[in-house]
Amino acid sequence: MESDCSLCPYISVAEAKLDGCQLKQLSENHIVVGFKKGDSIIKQGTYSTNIIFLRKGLVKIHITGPYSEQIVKLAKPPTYLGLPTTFGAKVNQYSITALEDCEVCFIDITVFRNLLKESEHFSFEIIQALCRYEIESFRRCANRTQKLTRGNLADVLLDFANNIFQSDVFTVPISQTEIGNLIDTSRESVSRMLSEFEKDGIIRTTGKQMEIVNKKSLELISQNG
Amino acid sequence: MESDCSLCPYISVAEAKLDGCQLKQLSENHIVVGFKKGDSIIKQGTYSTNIIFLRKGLVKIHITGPYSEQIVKLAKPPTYLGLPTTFGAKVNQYSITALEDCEVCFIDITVFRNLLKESEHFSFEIIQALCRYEIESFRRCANRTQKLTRGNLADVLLDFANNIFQSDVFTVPISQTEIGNLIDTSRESVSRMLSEFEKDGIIRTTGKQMEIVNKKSLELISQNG
DNA sequence: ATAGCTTTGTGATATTCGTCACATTGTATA
DNA sequence: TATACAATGTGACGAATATCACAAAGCTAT
Repeated sequence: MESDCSLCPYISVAEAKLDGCQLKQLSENHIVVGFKKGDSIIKQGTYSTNIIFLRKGLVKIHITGPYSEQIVKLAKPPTYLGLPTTFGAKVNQYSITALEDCEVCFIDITVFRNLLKESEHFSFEIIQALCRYEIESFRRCANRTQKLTRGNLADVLLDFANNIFQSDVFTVPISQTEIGNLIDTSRESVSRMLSEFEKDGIIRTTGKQMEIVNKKSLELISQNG
Repeated sequence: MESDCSLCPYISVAEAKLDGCQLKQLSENHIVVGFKKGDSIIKQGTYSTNIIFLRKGLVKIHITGPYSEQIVKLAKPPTYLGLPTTFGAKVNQYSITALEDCEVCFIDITVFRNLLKESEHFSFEIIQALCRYEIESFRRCANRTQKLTRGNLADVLLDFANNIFQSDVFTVPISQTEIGNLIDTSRESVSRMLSEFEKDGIIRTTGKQMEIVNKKSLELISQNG
């Protein structure tokens, strides 16, 4: 499926820097693909051949670590996926899996490189994005390894509410096992702590529905463990 | 101190892509500064105003985390320092401190941006470097949070021998407290484990001097905890 | 050289959290 | 609706490691 990028409502900040002719190149060399919840978008260990732009849905970026699966982070649109791999390594260094139904653009890597070459603004936007990713990942790693598990769980819930869903009521998009993989703890601990939070009146849950009742408390736990 | 970049033996891969005129720009707009062991090169929270290129010495990149100090990684030449900050944020998101006497180039940020603009090769090299950093940091984070502490300590020693000093005999450039900050454990645990390694004939130490006697064992510990 | 600081070694104790085990609930599919 | 599988709740227990306390050793600057 091909479409005109100049009309795309999901266009990225970087792409907004391109001129008409460059956008035409992009239009002619990408396809939009839909993924169902649970589908694998990128698989660790396979060759990376495309730039992927996430325009709709929610995904998890995960690494098969030395022992277990680790979820590095969740990503929501608009964002490029797999940029680091494409230019930094030959094979994908991590997997990306859809947590909701997703729409992504597969962009031909040669065309993408050409755009980097032709448009200094475009490549500078990409450089800025990569820089922000790195700072973010430093900080995430520092938090994860230093905070107590309670604090990390609080962070995940706050991330859902403040960034991902931008609402204090939402449907938790991942299982407790996956939350465990995200904050490096066991499923059981996640279960126990969520029960605690509920008992303390911090959250209210019905199945996968969650409401953050006392965000102040959650922020305190995030800070003080 | 100004110098001719085209004659510099420490020139970066990216800079090697520049032509004579562009190198001249660089030559005229950078200064080489020496730092003594222990000196702060970049301080978290201050404004970042220069691109810094490390051409000699060894540094640590560290973040003042929610609780304690965390060393993100050690870096050796040739490498840019603080790139992510310069383009991704206004103030420095981490500190960089010299572990040995260092020489760094401070490059005017406007000139650097101009080079990015003028040379597609230069900016592509920078993009590739940023991508590699990110992949590396994903992996480092996954290892740290998943491996047992023994395994992480083994990794640090192997990193000294294989990457940083490229010799199985070296002077440990950081204290046990700092090793603790690097692998998220306490000073005491580091001390105890190093004693164990020595008792098991894996390493031999005399003060700060360390020799890796049985690298095979160390690699096994790195893999299996 | 020596006083004062940083770094390191080591024991005792407390805490956190993972693991195992099993019951329970939820969900998808035939 | 029945059946199977995935996800969750919860208790008991043990292992890894942080913390505290203090002694010893190294370094640095006057």
